Amino acid sequence: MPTDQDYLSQLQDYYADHRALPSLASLGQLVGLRSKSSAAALANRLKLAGYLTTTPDRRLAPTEAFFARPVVDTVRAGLPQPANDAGFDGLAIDSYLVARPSRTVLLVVKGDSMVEAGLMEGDHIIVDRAQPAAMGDIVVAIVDNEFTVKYLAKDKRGIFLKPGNPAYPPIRPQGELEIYGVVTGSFRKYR
Amino acid sequence: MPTDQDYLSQLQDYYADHRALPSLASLGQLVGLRSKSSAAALANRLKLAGYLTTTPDRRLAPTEAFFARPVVDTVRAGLPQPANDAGFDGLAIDSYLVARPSRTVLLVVKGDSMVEAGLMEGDHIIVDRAQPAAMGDIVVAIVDNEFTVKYLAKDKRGIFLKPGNPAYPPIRPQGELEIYGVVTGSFRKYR
DNA sequence: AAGCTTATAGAACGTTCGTTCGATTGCTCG
DNA sequence: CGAGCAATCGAACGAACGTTCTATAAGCTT
Repeated sequence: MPTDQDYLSQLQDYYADHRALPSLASLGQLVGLRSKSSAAALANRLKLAGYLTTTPDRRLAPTEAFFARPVVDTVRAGLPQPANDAGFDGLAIDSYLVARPSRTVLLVVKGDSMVEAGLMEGDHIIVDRAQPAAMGDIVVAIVDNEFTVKYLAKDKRGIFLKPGNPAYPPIRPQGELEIYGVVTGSFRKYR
Repeated sequence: MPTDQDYLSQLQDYYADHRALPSLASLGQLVGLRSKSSAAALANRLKLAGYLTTTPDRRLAPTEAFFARPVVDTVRAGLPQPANDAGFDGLAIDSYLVARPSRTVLLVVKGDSMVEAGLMEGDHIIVDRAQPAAMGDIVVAIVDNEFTVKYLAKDKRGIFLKPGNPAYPPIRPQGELEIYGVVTGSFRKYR
């Protein structure tokens, strides 16, 4: 007899295929329940368990937990890795990194002026164009018609751009400092 | 007058909020179209453009392109830069980072032993458990029952783990070196 | 200005949705 | 065996769905 976990796995597979959840009728058909009310009961159980929600128009929608994958701890646990991996859904990364897609832009890092912040040449940074910048944030500013990624800093002489690398000097804007956006994340691919 | 790109942005934000797409009626209300047929026409245009599909039960579903974020060039182009403009390269973060979902696991970096590789404490790394490790790769190995992230290296004395930080010594395995997986990417969130 | 094209509105349609409720099934335990 | 219970079924319901069609409004062309 299948458990709710099994059903959840099937739903996750369905989501991986279609990037959407089925209707209750289709859900029933998918997991082998013949009546819609049974499917509704299942959906309610999964809602209770925190895997599903409903959208404003009462459709099923996954929650964060629906995508959650075991983030393995650094210290190995006694047991071997839980094998219930129904498959990692990359979307978790997407929604983790990007809060407002329409205001988000990607940029590729040039140079090593932010190595202290862990930003290396070729890294992709996630830039939120709408978020207001605060002191200490990593920002994308426009200097001499070029994008530059630096810390936003302030001292008695005013606001300036501080590189995350002692080999580079701070940049003090002539007039107004034009900030393109705030860096909210970064990612990188090896190989 | 809003373009289809504007509408797409609104849909992307809706998806970021609910992890599902709205019905045609809700879509119309969302973007300010008063009739369902207009919303249907919009949906068809976005389908034609490759951003949307339909599930087996005729619901709207996003495609791969739907998740792509624009990548802007480091050098600012002459024109002011709209956040969402066709013609820029798009990149879907998740599928870029995760090639084989079912064999991929996330890990959180502890310590600073790989700073040279741009891996800082708290970063998430993407680990492919199935990929064979080659020399020079960043690997997750199991040493003293703990996960450790290091370069895989080899010299005349044999295979060893090389930290990306001169403050740490190389690790030479007693017997067999147990490799958990290969690091294929990493990501990090600021703030 | 008139005529044409395109986009949107609005209404009608049969279908499918999610919900509800009583009937039925299958299992447990005395 | 048979009563009790929980899960599932199956049918019914109004609401909402996506589709289709025609009418209206807005833009262009000439």
